[in-house]
Amino acid sequence: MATTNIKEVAQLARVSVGTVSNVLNRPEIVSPATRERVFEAIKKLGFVRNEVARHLRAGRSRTVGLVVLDVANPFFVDVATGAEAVADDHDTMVVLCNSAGDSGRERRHLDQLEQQRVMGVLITPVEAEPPWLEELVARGTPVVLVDSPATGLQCSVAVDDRLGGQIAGAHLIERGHRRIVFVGGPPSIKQVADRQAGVTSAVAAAGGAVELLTATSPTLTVAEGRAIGERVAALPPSERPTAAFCANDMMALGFLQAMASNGLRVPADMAIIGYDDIDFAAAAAVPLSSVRQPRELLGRTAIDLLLEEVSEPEEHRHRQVIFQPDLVIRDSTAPHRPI
Amino acid sequence: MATTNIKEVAQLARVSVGTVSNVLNRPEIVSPATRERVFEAIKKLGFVRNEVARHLRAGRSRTVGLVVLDVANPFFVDVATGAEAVADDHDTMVVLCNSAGDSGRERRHLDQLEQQRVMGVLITPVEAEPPWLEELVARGTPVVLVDSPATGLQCSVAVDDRLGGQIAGAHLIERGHRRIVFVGGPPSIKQVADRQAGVTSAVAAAGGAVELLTATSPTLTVAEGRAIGERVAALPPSERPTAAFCANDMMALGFLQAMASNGLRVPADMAIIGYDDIDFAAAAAVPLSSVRQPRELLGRTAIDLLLEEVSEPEEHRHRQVIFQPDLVIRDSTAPHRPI
DNA sequence: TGAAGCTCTTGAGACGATTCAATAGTTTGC
DNA sequence: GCAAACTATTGAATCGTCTCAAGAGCTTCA
Repeated sequence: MATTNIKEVAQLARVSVGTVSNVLNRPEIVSPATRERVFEAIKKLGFVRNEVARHLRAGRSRTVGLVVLDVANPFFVDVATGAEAVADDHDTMVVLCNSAGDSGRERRHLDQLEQQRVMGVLITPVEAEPPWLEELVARGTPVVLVDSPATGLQCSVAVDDRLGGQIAGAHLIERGHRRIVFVGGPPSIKQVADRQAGVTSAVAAAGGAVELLTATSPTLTVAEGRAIGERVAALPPSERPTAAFCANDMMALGFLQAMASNGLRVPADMAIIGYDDIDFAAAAAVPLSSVRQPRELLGRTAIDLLLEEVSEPEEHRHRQVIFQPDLVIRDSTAPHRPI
Repeated sequence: MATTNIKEVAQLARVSVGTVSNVLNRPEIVSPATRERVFEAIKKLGFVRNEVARHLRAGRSRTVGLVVLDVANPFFVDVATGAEAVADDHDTMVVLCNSAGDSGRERRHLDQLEQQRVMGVLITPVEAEPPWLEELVARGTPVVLVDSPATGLQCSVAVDDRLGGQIAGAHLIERGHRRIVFVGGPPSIKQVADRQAGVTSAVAAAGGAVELLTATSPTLTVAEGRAIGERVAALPPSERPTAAFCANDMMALGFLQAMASNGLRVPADMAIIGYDDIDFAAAAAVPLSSVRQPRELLGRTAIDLLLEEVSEPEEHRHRQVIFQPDLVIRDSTAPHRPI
């Protein structure tokens, strides 16, 4: 409404708009007296700079879009927190968008971000090889893939999910389990496919002694984990696996609830290991073993790469940063049979 | 870089920029033949509308800022999810900002949002009577307070926290507890103060038979809950309360962990009730009793009020919407002594 | 005294879209 | 056959800021 602009400030301070702009952007080149008058006018009018106009002129805004698969998953919240911490130090804003694992929503968010001419996009894509990626970059929006290794054309930060799956699988096998279920989402999600490949290789390494079942769901939520847990609990004890490796901690928490509500003890009747090591994993009904990812570091590194690409487009070389996951052992995989 | 603009499209389609704009905004007034030519040009050039320029002209953007106290708290994520669902239907974007309970960060986020000329701001303020509120509104940015009753000058959505505290207190007293600790944050946070006032009144209603202790912390996090839990667990059994009412579920989860690590049984040695009823409460080590708030509904209602205010500034009357909380009883407050 | 070299300030021209009055071209009605 | 009415398109002004060449006013020094 009553938004005052630079012109009114100029009028009140009896200077030109150019001078007001100088006071705002390079105060040192304006004489102290004038500067003071302008500051007073700004204060009196309650003038607030219009970023929209600034950025129209500048061509790009100081905003970064962060598109995640699921805001309800604390893993992504932590990634966002890391990114925001770095952004804060660079006078940059992070806009958090939730694709909720839906390509349509993802596409709409990207369109909006591109229309806003954001400085760049950090994204955990719904699909492994997103078709829009190349075009978006070609039109001038830098992209950093998060928690998803790039095909080489872009920057990316990721954790070695295959190794993570292998670690989890090896841990369960070492604990004496011979019948393991992988509780995952759709293999179209790269992370899920990799974690599955990892556990599969661990099982293969055991040389035929271990059996691996698979249960998948469209999304990686607590509710889906619970649903799969119900199905698994309903199996006759002879067919039921003795351990579950869940594609993330959300599913593991749901799976755990299903065990409890069906009277199955964890880890005695069913050992469970999750993935991500979100803070809630340690506080679960049975503290969850998990595969830890450096969550905040992922976010920090992603935005670092983006800022580097934006500030030095010439020297910048796309890089794929890979972190190592860690095994965190808690009660949910405590030994239950003497080996 | 190579961002094409409306002028290039016009050139390629051999029409004026005005016509391209018309195709984009009121295609029905353009002849089919011309329209087709323009669409082809748009496609060929990969033209993406520049929202920044649009909004400069329009004066305001279709973006709403949502400033929350703690993104790590799933309560706020759910509020955000509700708000975003409504925003989606109105071609509006929600920018999620985290004040992390810090006035400085809050201020910076608000400055940025105001500079961006957002349509409006939804905020759970750090302080009860934020000094910036009046000025922000006076300068033309509508504000809706979330989970915090307005002083009457603005719209707000909130849950009756006093009632919630009372319900929680009454429940614990009814379960036979005579020594209760309120585990809260700083009373400068309105919600905390109200919940405390509620439990205090419930205790008062019991007529001197019940004792209420208080432990406060600067923030309402899992870590703080754990820290307070450690202190409480260290008390000699004779002085130790038998029940805890935590200002939110995050603290309750931390408190619960401290009990477990100190060998205290929940609810036998210590009953616990939280607040918010986040999804993780049901999945905790001991499923948590809690006071449920209509989380998504808060978000939906808040943005509804904002959109109404923006679209019909004349007819709009500021309203304070208050929801009722519900008691959710789970194992953490199961009866431990026959009454 | 006048040229040269300062320091400040100015004002016009972007940036990319929208909007609207004006116009050109077509059809209708009498 | 000509005015009126309508349709489709144009072009210029506008939003609020930044940038930069140009100018104004002052000091310095030969």
